[in-house]
Amino acid sequence: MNQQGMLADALRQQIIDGAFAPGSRLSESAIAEHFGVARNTLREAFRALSEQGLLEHVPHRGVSVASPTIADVIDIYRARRVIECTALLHSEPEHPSVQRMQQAVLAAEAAAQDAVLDDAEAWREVGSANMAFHVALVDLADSPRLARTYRDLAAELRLAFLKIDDPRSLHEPFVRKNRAVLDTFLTRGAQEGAAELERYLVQSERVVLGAFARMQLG
Amino acid sequence: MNQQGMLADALRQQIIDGAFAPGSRLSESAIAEHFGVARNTLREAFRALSEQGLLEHVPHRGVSVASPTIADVIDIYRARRVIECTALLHSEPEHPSVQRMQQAVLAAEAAAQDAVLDDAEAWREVGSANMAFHVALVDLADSPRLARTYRDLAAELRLAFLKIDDPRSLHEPFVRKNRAVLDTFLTRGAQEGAAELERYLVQSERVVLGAFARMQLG
DNA sequence: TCGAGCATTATTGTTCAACAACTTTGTTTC
DNA sequence: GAAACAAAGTTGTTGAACAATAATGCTCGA
Repeated sequence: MNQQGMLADALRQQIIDGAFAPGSRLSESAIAEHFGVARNTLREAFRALSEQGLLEHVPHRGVSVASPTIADVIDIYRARRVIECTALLHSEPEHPSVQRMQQAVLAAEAAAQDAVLDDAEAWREVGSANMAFHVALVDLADSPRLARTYRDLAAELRLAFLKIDDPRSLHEPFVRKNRAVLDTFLTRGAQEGAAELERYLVQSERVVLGAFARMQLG
Repeated sequence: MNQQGMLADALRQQIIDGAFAPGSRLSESAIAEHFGVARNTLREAFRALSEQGLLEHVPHRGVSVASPTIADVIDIYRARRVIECTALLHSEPEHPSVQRMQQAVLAAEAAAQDAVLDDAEAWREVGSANMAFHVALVDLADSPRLARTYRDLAAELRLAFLKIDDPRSLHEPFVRKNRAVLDTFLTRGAQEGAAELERYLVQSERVVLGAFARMQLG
């Protein structure tokens, strides 16, 4: 692959991992030097990440890590409901992706059991497993374009999570809920599974919005 | 706006209008000179359009206009069904976007009446109006992210249309169908409207795939 | 004549340095 | 304390240069 592609991927990972706080500005010269590339090369990578919604670009003010607002969170969940629920509703339990969903649920359950009270790192791992579950779920639709769109949505949502400093409340309740979605889908069919998933998404949105609201008050 | 933003927009329009044939390579130096910008600036615009799926980037072979395959068309329509049908299903007739749908239908009907047998230019105009209808339809969902995704899908689909040299068969039947979707939605509700829309999309996909299949044989 | 291998050419990838355009900051002044 | 202005810093864009890779054309031998 290209240096640019690798650069964009590396930056993407760092941003998602929270190496830069949401909203913080990224200095071109500083980061270019940090990665040992020219400013021009970095700018091309910035451009790609801006298109994905991870960076925000303001003319003559450079790029900053996106910092989702409440409106963004609402929109992201709206799009999630459309994509995820439809994907699950139209799928068969025999789809190979179901196995990946299984594995993700197991991984999340294991990670949640390891995670002690406030080990942020461990809870982040639970979050990753939860996310893997939903990515696999979207893959049920066998649509590269929907999968890509969903990947971008998930990355943005992760930025929203980064703004909240109570990772446990964000991830713990949903380990069980993911399990419920999967089991319902397998035992009672797509229709019921999709309904369960919708409830999941509504609750998850509520938790995030609640945390955001509390943040703005504090 | 930036020179880069304007550049990307201008390029986007030209590509959608068929200024470059799908699949054709875009020489950096030639196009940079044509627009009177430096190669580096152009490359950043290329990067953005590649992210949108309009350009294809192969390392050391530059960018070419995307040339959707049959698999791409199938995927695009899959995504369209998910986004459009869900959007219509959950909307109210009072939504302001309904008016834009009305206008688009009227514009398409007018353009179709003006278009004589094989006036490719006129039929392209019908296609634009048809597209405006569906863009407005997606806006019923009030989701910037879904709207953006849909915009990209529509642009890609236009490239597929460009590969087919019978614009009439591509656009004419659907003027009436759009009208039917809108009327059904308004008189018989969202459920029926969404069902009509689904039929629309299935038929439209069939027409495009048929044309593609015939292309590969000829 | 044909194909394999090789040299040539053209294009893209990346860097660097410079300057223009603009925003932000800091200072002065009233 | 607010407005106006100057200074400093950052981004936007350019042009040239060279490296890395792909496409092309050529030679040579079978």
